[in-house]
Parts: sequence; structure tokens; C-alpha cells
Amino acid sequence: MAISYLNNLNEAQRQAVINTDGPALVIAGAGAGKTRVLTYRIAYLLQKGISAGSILALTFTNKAAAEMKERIAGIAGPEVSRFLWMGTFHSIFARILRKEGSRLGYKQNYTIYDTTDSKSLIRSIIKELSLDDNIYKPGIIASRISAAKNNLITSSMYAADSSMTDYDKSARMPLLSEIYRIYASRCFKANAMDFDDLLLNINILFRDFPEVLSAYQERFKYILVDEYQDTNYAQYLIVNKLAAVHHNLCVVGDDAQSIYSFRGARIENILGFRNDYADYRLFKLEQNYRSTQIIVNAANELIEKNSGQIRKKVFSNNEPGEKICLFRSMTDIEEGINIASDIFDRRYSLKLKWSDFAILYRTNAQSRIFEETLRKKNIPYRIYGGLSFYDRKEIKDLLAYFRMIINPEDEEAIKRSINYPKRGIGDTTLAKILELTSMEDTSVWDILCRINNYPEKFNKGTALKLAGYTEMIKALSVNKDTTDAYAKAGEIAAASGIVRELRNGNLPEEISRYENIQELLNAIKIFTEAAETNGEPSNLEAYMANVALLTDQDTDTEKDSDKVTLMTMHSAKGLEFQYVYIVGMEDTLFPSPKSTGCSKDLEEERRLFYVALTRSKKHATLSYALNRYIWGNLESSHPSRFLREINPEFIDNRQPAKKTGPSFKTDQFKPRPFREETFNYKPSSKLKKLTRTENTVSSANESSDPSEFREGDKVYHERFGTGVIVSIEGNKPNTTATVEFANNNRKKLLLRFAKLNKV
DNA sequence: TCGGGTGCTCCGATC
DNA sequence: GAGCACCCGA
Repeated sequence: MAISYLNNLNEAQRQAVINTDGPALVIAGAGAGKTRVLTYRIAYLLQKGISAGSILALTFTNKAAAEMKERIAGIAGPEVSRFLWMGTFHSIFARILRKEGSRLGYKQNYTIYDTTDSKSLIRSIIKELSLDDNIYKPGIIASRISAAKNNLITSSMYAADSSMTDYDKSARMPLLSEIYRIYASRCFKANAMDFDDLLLNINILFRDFPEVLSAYQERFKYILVDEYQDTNYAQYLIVNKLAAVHHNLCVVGDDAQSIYSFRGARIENILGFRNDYADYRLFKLEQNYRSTQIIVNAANELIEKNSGQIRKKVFSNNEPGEKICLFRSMTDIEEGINIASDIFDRRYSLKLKWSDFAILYRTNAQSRIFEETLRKKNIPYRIYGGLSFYDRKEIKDLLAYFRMIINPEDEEAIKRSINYPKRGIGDTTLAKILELTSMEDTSVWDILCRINNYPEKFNKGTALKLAGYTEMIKALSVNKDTTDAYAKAGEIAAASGIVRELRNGNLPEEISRYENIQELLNAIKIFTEAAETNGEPSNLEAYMANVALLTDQDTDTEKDSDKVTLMTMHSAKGLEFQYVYIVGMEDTLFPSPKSTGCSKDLEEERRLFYVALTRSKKHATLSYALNRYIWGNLESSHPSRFLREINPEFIDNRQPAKKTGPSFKTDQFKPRPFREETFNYKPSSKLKKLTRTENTVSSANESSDPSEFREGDKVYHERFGTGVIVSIEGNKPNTTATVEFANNNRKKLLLRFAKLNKV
């Protein structure tokens, strides 16, 4: 293996690569070549003769792991890199738990519950305890339990910890610890672990079985952790325990890019590394290869306003670059138009690709307007962060059957599959079964297998339907170990009736569901073939072992397509684009109003802004609108405080709307005129949007109260078309009016005027 | 048991 | 605005 790749590194990077022994903290500024250092360091270890099987490299996403693996395979060869322990925290520890979990009472075929499964289980526990789910909200409870697990607080510790229970009492949820207890026992009975259990149970395993810990401590001579600033307490402990013997722990990260505290990440882990390892070596990667000097300098000045951080001087030797543009728009729609136009202009005048552009926003809800404005200009775009492939209903439905074949005790899989496709097994029947499981302290599957023992509970018809389901699962399970995953999956898809159900449909969404099922089967085919080539198990159980840990990018088919990217600032972390638009820079959106009361949260928002800004290679545009629809209501806002934190010398205030280019038709996008107002009606209290057509309001002059409605006003309703107000009970917001539509239908509607601020 | 209408909630999101 | 859970009527 050639060592020449070291010549591709600057001095700081080189030092971080070749000093392989002892604890090392690599602080990598944005765009400083972090991934390159990590991959080269591993390649260097391999080249020094360290066996791949003794190197553990942990990442947060499959994508990061896959990218690194590929690069290392390129340097060291796939036959070596194959044996690296490289993957996400969850996948590596899930793998260890498959092997060692029996010590904790789990079977090797345990299921991994995703967040939907967890929430659904919590919801049913709340119901069974007859608690009010307006107070005991499943989402809140799930995150309390998750946070507890991430801090290694088991349900019994939770119940004994007065600081936890006092908090719950004050939140009117005194039974939260009870829900946690039941939740944990139900997961256990279902032979299932949720995502947090994977980390919690590894900690318990290492605590209670020192011989297991010491075996893995011995095995992993070199440990590398990517994005160390994002580790939570459970991950922190595992990593440090594993490194306790060889001390060859290399953590890489950037405290300035810590943006995940809401999911348990502790910036203290990276800030405190020097206290954990007095003999550590610090490597600072400060040269930014990505961005222009203006962007790097602006970002530096911004992040300096945060207090707790590891000081570093990120610099760029690239060109100074263009100033950062600042767009001001009257409304959110105008903002969308301005940005679509700017992208359009730059794309053609500078001969760029659509994929050179990204629009970054704080909340997913902001994407809609950009979708509309981009579509109107025929600009291709791609939204990230929507429903992922594996979150789709039809995929989850089919996977539930696969789960049943592998682990029939999986309660959530039973609930999902027992009455889909419809078999006439409803909630009442299910509730009866669940009651029996808690009375007899057993699993749902156990009751199902003995359903004939309860003739007084289930009538003949119901018992027959249940037995039909149970027998089907049993029949499909017979040769599950010897059949390959693809064959078995096809058999299940057919036998379950899911394929039949979807194939009969003619609606576009049914067709697309059917296609998604086909896509899943294709993915399984690819898995099966790859496993057979590598001489690894290719049955369904092997496929299912990791499927809960997979995400979208594994089925990403659009990778190389030329499209504008739309995503949140959070999901943009780690990516880069030539031209970046950071939108919605308003006090109502960014920093999130929920963060402004707390300096710690505000600092995290500032880091988020830092992350967003440093995504741009060539140019960044910041944008805000003075009026915006928030949950259907128009609200006015002020420019974000973060705009004042960018040194004005880096900012260009030029407004985009004044520009005209040969390819740009201004009249294609008239800003929404003041008179085209929007208001809502409320039939039995549901708000629906109505748009008052332009021509009808001409009678109202601007000095009169624009919220007035009168008889004769025309209104447009998306369901009924245009109608005329024939009678009205008032002329203020929230007045009821009878509207007559074209087909003589009269509807009584509550009209609610959403006031458009005049500017 | 099934479906359609209604009402509530909503920051970010890896595995 | 929109997704999702729930309720009520059939």
C-alpha cells in the first residue's frame, strides 16, 4: 500500500493522521477535511499492520459510515476494509447484542423497535391504564423515557429518583414512572429493544459482565469516534469504557457544530475530553478548504459570540469571494419568488447546475412555498427530510409480517399485521387479548397460540379469524432459516394479502404503494445476492437484523440528479453547496422563539446558524420576510437578531427584485397584491382557507377597515368554488355568513379574516 | 367493525 | 396547512 496519500494532507491533518497512539482530540472546523483525516488515519493504521478487526470506528449515520468505508476500501482494498468494525453506534452495538444479549435475557432474534413502535406501545399502555392522553401525551412520555435511558436511568432507578418523579408530579403525570416500568417490561416480553435500549443494554452488559467488557476492550485496540460533540451520555460511557485498556481513543468533532442537544447530545463530552485524558494530544484543523474568506470570516465572528467553546482560528486561503446577500421581502410568498428568481438568474447567467443551489430553513413547514415558487419556474428540486422510505405505511405493513416471522412475540408487529389487510379483527378483540397478556404475564403471541382456551372471551367466529392469522404466520415460518430472504419476502408479500390489496387499487397513491413494495423486494434481492456472494447468511433473519437501523439513503436513487436542494439547517450538517440560501431569518422563526429565553439554547441556535452559513462554498444569501403565514394565520415579524450579528462589512444589501435579466420575466410572478386577501371560514369550527378574488374587493377602498365583509362580496372556496355572500351576521373577524355557490348550494360559513399588514 | 368527519397540535431528527 | 388520532353513526 502506497503511503503517498499522506502528501494530500496539510501539516495539521498529517499530524492528526500519523499520531495514532494514545488519546487524541481532533477539533475540525467546518470544511477542514475531517472525513479525510478519519479515513486516512484508519488507512494508516491498517498500513502499519494493525488488523482491521481490532479497529472500531463509530459514526452517527449510515451514510457517514458507508462513505468512509468506501474511501478506505479505495486505499486499503475491500478485502481488508470488510473486517473493520465500522458503523453507527446503534448498528455496532446491535450486532454485539445479537451475540451477547442472551446474558440479559434477550433472544438472538430480538426486534428493534423504531420510534413509531415505541410511541404506539406507550399509547396503548396509557389507554390500558385509563389515563387521559391529553395530560399523558405519548410523544412527551416517549422523550422522557428516551432521555432517561440515554442517561442510564432504568425504570426502577427512575421510580426511586425523587428529582424525576417530583418533576412528573408537577407536570401532572405522577404515573410516568409506572408507564416506564410497564413499557420496559412489555418491550422485554416482546423480545424487543428500542433504539435507546441498544445503548442502555450495552452499558448494562459491560457493567454486569466484566468478562464481556474485557473481551471487547482487548479486541478494540484502536477506537475512532466521528462527530464526538453529538454523543450522549450512554454513548460517551460506552466509548470510554471500551478505550480504558488500550487508551487509543481518537475523537473527532467540532464543538461549534453541536446542534443536537434536544436529542441528548452533550457538548460537555468534547469540551471535557482534556479532563478525561490528561495525556491527550490536541489536533486543530483550522484551514477551511470549502468556503470563501468572506464566509469563513463572517462565520467566525458570529460564533465568537458564544461563550463555552474551544477557541480556534478557522481561516481560508480561497478567494475572498462575493459579499453575503441579504434579501428582504414583504411576505413569505415574495421571499419564495425572490429566491426562485435569483436561483434562476444565477443558474443561467453563470452556467451552473441546479444542484449547486440549496435552500436551508429552520422548520420543515417552510418548504411548501419554495416548492410552489420553484415549480412555477420549472426549477427541479428535491426536498429532504420528508417521509422516509422505511416510514411509509405499506413498507411498515410488510415489514411487520417479516418481523412476525422472525420474532412472533413482537407485540407491535402483531398489532400492525393482525388486521391488515382487513380480517375482521378489531380493537375490541385486540383489547381483550392485551388484557389477558397482563393477567397472565405473557406475550400476545402466547395467547394467540392458545386462543381456544378462552371460549368465554372470544366467540367462535373471532377465534377462527385469530387462528387463521396465527396459522398463516406459523406456516410462513416453517422454512424461514433455509429459504433466502428474497424468496421468503415474496412468499410473505403474497400470502399476507398485501400485494393483492394494493394491486387491485387504481388510485395513483395505491399504484405508488404497490411500486414501493416492489422497491422493497428489489432491495431485499440485492441484499440476498450480496450476502450469497460474500458467503454470509442470506435468510430473512439476516436481512431483518439491520433493517430498523436503515434509512433513506440506502434506497436513494436520485443521488446524481441535477436538482435544487431543500432541507432544514439541521439536515444540512456535513454537506456543502456552491450557493446557499438561508431563509426565514426572522425573530418568529430563527432563532426559534422557544430558545430565546435560555442562553444555552440560544447558543445552540447560533451554532445552527454557523453550520448553515458554512455550508456555502462560493456564496451565501440570507433572507427574511416581514409577513408570513404561520399555521394558516398571517403574522408579522422582525428581522432575526442573528442578522445583526453578521458584520455589515460582509453584507450586500442589494435587492433581487430590481434586477432584470433576459431570461427573467418579472410579470410571471407578480407579488401578491394587497387586495388579494385571505381569510378563513369555520364550518363547525374547522378553519379552511378562502381566498377573496381580486375583482370583488375593488369596492373597498384602502382607508376602510379591510376586515369588513359585506353582502355581495364574492368569496372563493376550494371545495365549492366561487360564491356570493347573501347574508352576514357581522362585519368583523369570525363572523358567520351564508354563502351561495354556483350550483345554488347555500353554506353557512364562519369567516375569519387574516389581516394582511400593510407595509 | 368500518368509514368519514372532526379536532388537536405543530422546532430540529440520527439510529 | 396538514397529518394524525379519535369519535360517532351506520
